[in-house]
Parts: sequence; C-alpha cells; structure tokens
Amino acid sequence: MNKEDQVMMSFRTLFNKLAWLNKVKMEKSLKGYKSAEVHYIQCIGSNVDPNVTTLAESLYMTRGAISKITKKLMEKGIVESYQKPDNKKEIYFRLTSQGESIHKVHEELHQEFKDRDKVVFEQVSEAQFDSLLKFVEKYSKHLDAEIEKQSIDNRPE
Amino acid sequence: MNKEDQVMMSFRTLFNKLAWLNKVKMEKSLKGYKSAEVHYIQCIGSNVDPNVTTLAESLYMTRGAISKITKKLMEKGIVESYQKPDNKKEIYFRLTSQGESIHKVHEELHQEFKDRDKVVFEQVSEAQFDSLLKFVEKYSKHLDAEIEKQSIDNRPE
DNA sequence: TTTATTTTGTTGACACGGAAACAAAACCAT
DNA sequence: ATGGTTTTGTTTCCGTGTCAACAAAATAAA
Repeated sequence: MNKEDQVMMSFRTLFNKLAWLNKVKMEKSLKGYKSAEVHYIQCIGSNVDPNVTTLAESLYMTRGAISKITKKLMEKGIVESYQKPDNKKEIYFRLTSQGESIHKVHEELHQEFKDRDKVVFEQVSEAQFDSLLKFVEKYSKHLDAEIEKQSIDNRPE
Repeated sequence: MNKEDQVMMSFRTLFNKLAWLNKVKMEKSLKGYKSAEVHYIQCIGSNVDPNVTTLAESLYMTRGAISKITKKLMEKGIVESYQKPDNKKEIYFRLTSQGESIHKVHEELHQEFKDRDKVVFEQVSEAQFDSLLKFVEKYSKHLDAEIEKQSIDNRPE
C-alpha cells in the first residue's frame, strides 16, 4: 500500500477506535442517555440562543431530527424552550438544571479523555504539530474547492 | 484552543468533508445503490470466503444488519451464496457478474478520488509522512491498551 | 456416544434519522 | 398595504441498523 492510503486509513481506524472507546465510557458514566442526546446537550450548552435550525447545522443533522430529539428531551425535563418578545416564530432552547448537571458530567468526561491521552501528545513536538496542521489545512482547502466545483455542477439541476 | 484539540478537530472535519464529497460523487456514479451497499460490495470483493460474521466484523456492523443487506442484494442478483461440502452451517458469499461490474465502477471511482487529491499529497515530504504515521501509530497503540483495560473492567460483569 | 456449550445465520420489534410535505410566521418587493 | 417568497419548526412515511430471541449446526466436554 502506498503512503497516502496508509495515512488516511490509519487515521480512519484511529478515529474509529477513539469514537468506540469514548462512546463506551460515556454510556457507562451517563447511563440512560444516548450518545446522540449527550452531543445535543453539549451543543445547546455551548451555543447562544440555539434554535432548531442552528442546532441542525452544528450537529450536521436535519431540522426534523433535531425537532424530535428536542421534543423528547423536553418531555424528560432536560431542556426547556423560550422565545423572544419580538418574534413569535423562532423558538430557542436552554438546559434545565437537570440538563446542566448532565452537561457538567460530560465536560468532566471530556477532560478525563484528554488526561488519558496526554501521554501521547506530550511526545509530539511543536514542529510536528505544525506539520500536521499544515497538512490538514492544505487538504481541507483542496476539498473546499472540490466541493465548490461539485455544487456548481449541480446548480443548473 | 490548544494544539491537541485543534489537531483532532481539524482531522475530524477533514474526514467529514471527504466522506460527504465522496458520497455525493458515488451516488451520482452508482445511481440506485446506497453508499452502505457499495461498501458491502467492496468488502465482499476484497475478502476470501466471506460469511455473515466476517462481513459484520469488517464493516463494524451487527450480523443481523449484514444478514438483511445480503438478503436484499441476493434478491437484486448482485450477490450469490455458496457453501463448502464439509460444512452445512456456514454460508459464504460472492459477487455475481453484475456485482463485479459494480465493484469495478467503485474501484475506478476510488482511483478517481486519489487522482483528485494527488496534488495535496505530492507536496508532502517523506519525512512528513513518516511523522504522521508515527503519531498515529503511537496514539493507536495507546488506545489499544485503553480498550484492553476497558474490556478487563467489563469482564466480571 | 451423549450431553452441554458455542457458533452461525435469521427474524421481529424497536429506535433513530432523512426526505418531503405542510402550516405559520417573517420578510420582501412593488 | 398586500401578495409572493423565504424561513422556521413539526409531522408522516420510510429505510436502515441494533438488540434480543431463536433454530440449526458445529464443537467441546462428560
């Protein structure tokens, strides 16, 4: 296998491992809450005046899906809604105190993950970090351009 | 944000972009076939004597899911099953000629993706590649150890 | 050999998310 | 102001994957 494939594949499996491990830990610490719900809670906690549309964009999901999750979490008493006096259409969400406590547990868990993996990152030099970031940035820009092309191709329908 | 988070996050969004872009292209070239089905076909093509269990492990899915996909693709005439004379339990799968042609289209598409991104990788030196790979390897081993710990913790149930 | 355990594949109930259709509110153009 | 367009949130239908239960075959244990 050539180096390009090797790099991409190894990163992919790395992320798979990471996601799997963290998910298991998460579901252990936050029993009763699905990983998607926790992401959602996390997202509400870190946005200002989030509404269905905002959350959908942040979480790469459809508005329909967010609407459903929201409904469920409101019934559970984890999320509550509010509106602004001059707008009867947009509905914003915030965490209840119960939701906040879940959010906090999640934050702690995230810190725990960072501590767990600290040893790996300690061995990486500044120069290596920069090299990594530069690579990703370059690749990312390249893909942006390609995505742009793509959307142009599809524009005339 | 610190460098660790930055690296991981940028890689994550990179992969998201890549997955999204390739998925769109794929669904354009292979109309009528879902991305999951194509992965499945790809996986059958690159394994020897694949059965439900093998495929489930390779694709990080449950046996139930694979069983259903298989059934559907057999009805479509893309996959066929065979058995070995000395084993009446295990069922293996292979692509039909129709399946092979889809497989081939996918291979070509993959090559197309590589060509598309060649410019990025051409700018990466050998040393940078090695640095990247070393980092991933280190991290991966670290996670393996953690996963091992995890499974020990869960063993006594 | 006979019995118990494990492996393998299938099925049905269920949860989740996407696509599309929809109503209500907001926005915009003239 | 008002008619058309866009935005926002919700709901329904549908496909897909997981989980748990199951039957049949293979393997291990007695």
